[in-house]
Amino acid sequence: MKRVGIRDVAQRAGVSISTVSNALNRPHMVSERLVERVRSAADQLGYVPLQAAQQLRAGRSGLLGMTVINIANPFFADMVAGAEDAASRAGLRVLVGNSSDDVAKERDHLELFERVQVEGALVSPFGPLEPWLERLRGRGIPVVLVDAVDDTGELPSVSFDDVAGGRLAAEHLISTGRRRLAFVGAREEVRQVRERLQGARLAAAAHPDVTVEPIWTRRTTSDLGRAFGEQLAARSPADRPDGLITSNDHLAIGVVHGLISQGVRVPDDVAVVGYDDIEFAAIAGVPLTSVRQPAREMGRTAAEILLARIAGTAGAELGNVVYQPELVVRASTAGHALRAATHG
Amino acid sequence: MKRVGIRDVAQRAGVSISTVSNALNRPHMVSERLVERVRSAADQLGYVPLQAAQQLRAGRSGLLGMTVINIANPFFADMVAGAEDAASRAGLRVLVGNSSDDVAKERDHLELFERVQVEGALVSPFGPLEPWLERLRGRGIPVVLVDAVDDTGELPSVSFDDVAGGRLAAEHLISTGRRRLAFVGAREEVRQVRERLQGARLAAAAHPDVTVEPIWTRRTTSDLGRAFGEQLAARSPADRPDGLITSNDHLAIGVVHGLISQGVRVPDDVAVVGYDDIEFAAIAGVPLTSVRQPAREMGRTAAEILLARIAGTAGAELGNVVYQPELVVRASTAGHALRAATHG
DNA sequence: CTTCGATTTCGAACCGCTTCGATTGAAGAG
DNA sequence: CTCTTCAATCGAAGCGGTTCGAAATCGAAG
Repeated sequence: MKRVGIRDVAQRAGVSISTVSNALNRPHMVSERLVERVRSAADQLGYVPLQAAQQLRAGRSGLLGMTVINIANPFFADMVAGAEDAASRAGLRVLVGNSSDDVAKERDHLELFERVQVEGALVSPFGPLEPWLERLRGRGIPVVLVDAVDDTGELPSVSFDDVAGGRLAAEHLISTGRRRLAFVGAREEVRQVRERLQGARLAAAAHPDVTVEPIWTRRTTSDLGRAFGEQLAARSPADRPDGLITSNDHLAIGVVHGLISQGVRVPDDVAVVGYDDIEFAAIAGVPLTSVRQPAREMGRTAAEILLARIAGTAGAELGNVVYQPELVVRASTAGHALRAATHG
Repeated sequence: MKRVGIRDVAQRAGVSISTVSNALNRPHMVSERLVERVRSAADQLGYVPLQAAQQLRAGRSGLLGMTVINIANPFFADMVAGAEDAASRAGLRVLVGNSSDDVAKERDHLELFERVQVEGALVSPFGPLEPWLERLRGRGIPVVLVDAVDDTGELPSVSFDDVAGGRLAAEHLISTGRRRLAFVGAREEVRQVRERLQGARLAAAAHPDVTVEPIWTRRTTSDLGRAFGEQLAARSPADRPDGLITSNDHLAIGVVHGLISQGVRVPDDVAVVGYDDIEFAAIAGVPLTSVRQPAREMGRTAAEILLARIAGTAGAELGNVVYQPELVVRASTAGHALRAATHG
């Protein structure tokens, strides 16, 4: 019932505590005979060293911290998986904090990271975090931003070119003949969203007859998307956008469903572009054209930069990595899909 | 750059280390004046106690461990959220280990739980884990199974009546006129899957003219589902099942897509029932009839039982909670939906 | 002005492990 | 046979907190 400690192993093997530690962690310092004996004693007792004690002594935790906005979103789930890959290769574990779109939770996680003394943090920020990040830095905990860039340029980051993503989506719609575009997203405050809109406007600027109407929803669930789609269907055709850029696939799939349920045809009446290219985009009722972000690679790269920072080597030159978007064209915009694809 | 420790706070406040500790953790033992002084010193320095040191001394970590089969599946994501709710109410954090359908990873997490000395574990088992669970028990770490039951009856559990789920799905199909049912799932070894099949067979047994054909896929992704749907479409109509029960919604949505893409009508030619009622079930191309499991409640309840076990109180009577299924009828089986719903 | 008890503060041990310097013993050199 | 050298093993310090019992302080009662 009691925990098996290093003492128990030492006693069983008939050696001192320090010899057990050496045999297990630095076998070259101990005679083969004893290494063997200690190992078997440890196995028999099922000894597992207590991480807290190791950490206390070593001053390091073997942990990376990572916060993500919403783990239920496959984009972030993949990002985490990528980071875990890179970390485990370096023998570190990743402590994942899921903010669930909640600023308080996000800060909570950052504090936890400090308490457990993570060796570095990957942060995909949701709310404004400058003071917290500054503090981590003050504590000597390196931080790498993921899917975000630092305005002050102090923090390295791995991000995605959202302006290009928005532009790519808009250009695709324009090239398939759409003229009255709308951009549907939640929260103008979120940088990613702002930039995509900006990209869309940039693309529109090249065509005097193209307009971009921004529309804000409260959140980006498929339910809200559906409600919005129905609402949109109620507008008169002349007043209705004929091309939609949405801020993620959940929202987009909902919108498409809402439109169709009210008899609006997709893509004939309204073309829709999503964002993230999640698993369901390909098999939605109307397969969804979507902007693909290389989530897994982003997570992996971010972790690698962080690890380099931690090691103190080669940190500087890996400052800010920006990934480029890729448009996956499917039926929801299929009008002149092939022609568009070669354009983009 | 250096960590702020309790010593730094003590020095700044001009008191001893132990007084700082007392002022922070047991303020009633210290004069108000000093509590104030210590607090402000701690704030100014940004002192955060090191969790490893606290844990080492206290012998407890303030952590619950939880393993899930696949966090990307909303069913498990919700389960985790429920458990976190209950745990945080008790002041504990949840360390989540995502197995990603990988037995080795799952065991890894269990070992981590031992190393960090979690106070209890919620385990949603994927592979065979008896020896590991036995070991945790031997270490005095209480375990509660989630979405599983212990054959030996030693471990408390919160599960879902999968036999009833399978039966409910099959009865619904039968009552809408289907006769050649098929059950599509991955891995017969997984208990949940076996039981759902068993439930389906039970329902079929009441109707001499109804058959249930089990079909095994390698995994349950929508991609495989789609491939399988296309394959099914290639069968001659007479040879093809007219009612499908799938082991989750991802698979089901893929199958529906595959069928339709080959000109097979859903639900007219083949009706499909999914499992989990995920967000996309409602807005799939053909909205999906699905068996709903109360994931969040299950997670919450499991955590509550675990907490009771940890506290040593009231553990026994909360042995095995079994949740009942609910069928959400949508278009993918809509034939005689209303009549069926009143039946079931 | 003592004395005593209550209250507040402090010193030191301890949690489990790693690591450094010291000790032991055996082997080789003189 | 003694002295040195080196490898193998051990003892003890210390990581950063918490907590227990001792010490100090203070006020009130004698």
